[in-house]
Amino acid sequence: MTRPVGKIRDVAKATGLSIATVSRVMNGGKNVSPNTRDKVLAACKQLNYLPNPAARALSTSRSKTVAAIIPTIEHSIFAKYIASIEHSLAQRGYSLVIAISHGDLDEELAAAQKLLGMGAEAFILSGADHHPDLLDLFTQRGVPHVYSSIWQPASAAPSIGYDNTALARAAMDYLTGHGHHHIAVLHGPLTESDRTRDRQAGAQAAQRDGLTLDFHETSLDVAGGKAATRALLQSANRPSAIFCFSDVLALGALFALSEAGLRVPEDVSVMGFDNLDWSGETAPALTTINLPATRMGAEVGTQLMDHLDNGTPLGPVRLDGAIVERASVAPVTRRG
Amino acid sequence: MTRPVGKIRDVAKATGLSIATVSRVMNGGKNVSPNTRDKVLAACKQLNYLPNPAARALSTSRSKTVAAIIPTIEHSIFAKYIASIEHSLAQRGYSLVIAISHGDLDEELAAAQKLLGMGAEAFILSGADHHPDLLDLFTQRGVPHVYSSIWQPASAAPSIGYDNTALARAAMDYLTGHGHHHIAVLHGPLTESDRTRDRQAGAQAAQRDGLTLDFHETSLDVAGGKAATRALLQSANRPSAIFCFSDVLALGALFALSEAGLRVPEDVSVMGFDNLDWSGETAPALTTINLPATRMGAEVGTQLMDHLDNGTPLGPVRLDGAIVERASVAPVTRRG
DNA sequence: CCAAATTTTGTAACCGGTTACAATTTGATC
DNA sequence: GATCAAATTGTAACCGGTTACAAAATTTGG
Repeated sequence: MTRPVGKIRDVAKATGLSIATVSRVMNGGKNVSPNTRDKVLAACKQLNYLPNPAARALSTSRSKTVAAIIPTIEHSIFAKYIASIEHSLAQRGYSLVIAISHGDLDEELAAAQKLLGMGAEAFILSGADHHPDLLDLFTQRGVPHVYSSIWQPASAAPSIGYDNTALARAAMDYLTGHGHHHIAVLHGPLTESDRTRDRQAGAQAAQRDGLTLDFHETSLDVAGGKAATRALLQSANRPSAIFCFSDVLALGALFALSEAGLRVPEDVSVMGFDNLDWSGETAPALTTINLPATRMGAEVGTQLMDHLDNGTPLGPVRLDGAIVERASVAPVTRRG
Repeated sequence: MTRPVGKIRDVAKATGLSIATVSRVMNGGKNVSPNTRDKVLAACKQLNYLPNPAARALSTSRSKTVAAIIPTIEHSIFAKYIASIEHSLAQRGYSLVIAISHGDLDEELAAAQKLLGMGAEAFILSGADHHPDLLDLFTQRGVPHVYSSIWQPASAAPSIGYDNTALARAAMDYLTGHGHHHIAVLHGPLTESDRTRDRQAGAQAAQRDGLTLDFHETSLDVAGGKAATRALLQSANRPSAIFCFSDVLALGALFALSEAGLRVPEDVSVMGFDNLDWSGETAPALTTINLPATRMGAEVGTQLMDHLDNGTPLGPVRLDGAIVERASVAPVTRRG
C-alpha cells in the first residue's frame, strides 16, 4: 500500500499550524513550544512525512554530500580509507558518493562533473595530479576539495596525507641498514599515480655506491607481484631484498618465493608498504610501512565538514607513517 | 577568482532567449533550432553555467542516485561488487552513495533514513534479513529496493544473487567426493549474516554417516582464519580438509598451516569461497567457489535503472557460482 | 500567395522546502 | 491591570530549475 507521502503543507493542515512552524520542528525545533513540537511530530509519523531532500537542498544550498573519487577500490588500502571517510561523514549526517577513476585523469574529470551535477558539495581526490579542467572547474565554482594519500604542502589544494617520498626513503635506509646491497623494487604503473612516482623518487634517493637498485613495474595486484618476482628470480644474480610499494605486491612476492623454494627472510627479504589488516598474518609476517588510512579518512572528513559547516579554512596535514618491523626482513647473510 | 556561477535566468538574459529554451538545450535540446542551441551552449560556457542539481531534482522528482548499504567494504568481495555497481550506474549518469552497516540492522536502518533524506531513489541491500521498520519505510514510500548476494525467490523484495546454500552444499560434495570424511568448516559470525547461515545450512545438509563436520565461528578476516585453523590443529584428530566460507578465511588457514609445517594439499586440503582476484595466486593456488560479483553488480544496477527510467518491474535473478578447481584440494590419502 | 501543419520559442505555474520579518501570544514587573 | 520584553507562530518571498500550454515563426503545398 503506497499511499502518497505527506508534504509539509499537509502536516501544517493536519496540525492547524503553519508550514514555518513545521519546518522549525523538523530542523532542531529551536523556538518551538514543546506542546507544538509533539503535535507536529505526531502528525509527521501519522502522515509518514519526511522532508523532501531536493526542496531542502534547493532552499538551503546544502546537500550534505561529499564525493570521493578514487583510482580503485579493490584489493588495496583504499577500501579501508573509504570506510573511514564514510564513518567520519556519517557521524555528522553527511553522505558519501563515490566514483572510480581507474587512475585516468579524463575519467576523473567526467566523474567530478557528474557528481557536481548530482549535488556533491566537496571533493576528495587522490594524489595531486589532476586534469587542469578539473581544477578550473573547482576554482570557478568555489568547490572545496582536498588531495589525499599524499603530502605536498605546495600543491594547488590542501593535501592531507603522508610523505610517500620520505617513507620510501626510510624503507630503503632500513633495508640498507640491514646490509642489503642489491634490492629489487616492485611498483605499479608510474604513469597512473604520482604517489608511486614519489615513492620511486624516495627509493632512488637512497642510491649510492655499492648499492644496486632494480626497479620493476608491474600490475598493482597479487598476480603482478608474483609475476615480477618470478621474473627477477630468473636473473643471474638475484637481489637479497625485494621492496614492494604495496603489501598486495609483497603478498605476490611471498607466494612466488615460496613456489621457488626460497625462504623468507633467510634467502630473500621482503618489505611491503601499506600495512593492511592481514599484513601481520602472512607467513612470515610482513615487515612493512604503516599508512594511517583510518586517521586520514577521519581528518579529511572532519576538515571538509568543518569547512562546509563553519567556514573553517582547509589546510594541509602531514600524517606520519612508520616502519613496522616484523619477520620478513632480516640482515643480509654474508656471501661472496 | 570565484565569480558567482550563472543561473538559468542569466543565460536566458545573455542570449535574449527564455529560460524554457535554455532548459530545453540543457536537456538533450530536442525541438531547438541548431542556431539557438549553439548560442545557448556558448553562453553557458561563458557564464560557467551548470544546472543546479537540487532545483532540477525538485522539479523532476529525480535525483539519479542509488544507494548501497553494505556490511563492510574491507578485505572482501564487496569491494569488487561495489566497483561493479558503480561502473554500471556511471554508464547511465547515475551516482552511487554508500553506507556501511557493519552487519547491524539498526545501523542499516539509520543509514537508509539518512540516504533517503539525501535523495537516494533506490536501494541495494545485502541479504534478506532486515529491520522490519526498514521494509515498512520502503513500502510506505514506494522506494525500489533489491536484496543482493543472495537468491531467495520468496523474499519480500526481489533478490539478485547466488544460492549460498546450494553452493556450500556443492563444495561439501566436492570435498566428500575427494574422500574427505572429516571436514572443518570455518565461517564468520552467524548472527550478522543470513548468507553465512545459508552456507552453514548447505554444508550441514551434506551431513551423513561417516562424515564428521566441525563448525568453527571466527572473525571474518585473515587473522580469524589463521586463529581458527591454529586452534583446530591443536585437537587430537585433525580434519583432512578445511572448508572456509570466504577466501580471506582460507588465506588465514593457508598461513596457519604453513606455520605449522603442514603441506597443502598433501596433509590438509583447503577450500575457499569467493574467488577473489588473488585466489589463483596463493601457494598453492586456492580451490574455491567463484561468485559472480561483477555480474551481480551489473544486474543490480541495470535492473534498478530500468525500473527508475522505464518502470520495468524488478525481479529476482539467480546468478550461478561454480567450483574452480585449483591446487589446494586433493583426494584424501588413506591413513588408518 | 494564403491557409494549414509543423517547428520553435515564451509565459507562467509548479516542485516542496527555508527563513526574514511581521504579528501574535505569553509572562514578568510594577 | 497596564506596560514592555521575550517567546512563539504566521505570512509570504524566495531557492533555480522543468514543463504544460499558448503564441509566434517557419515550412509545406495547393
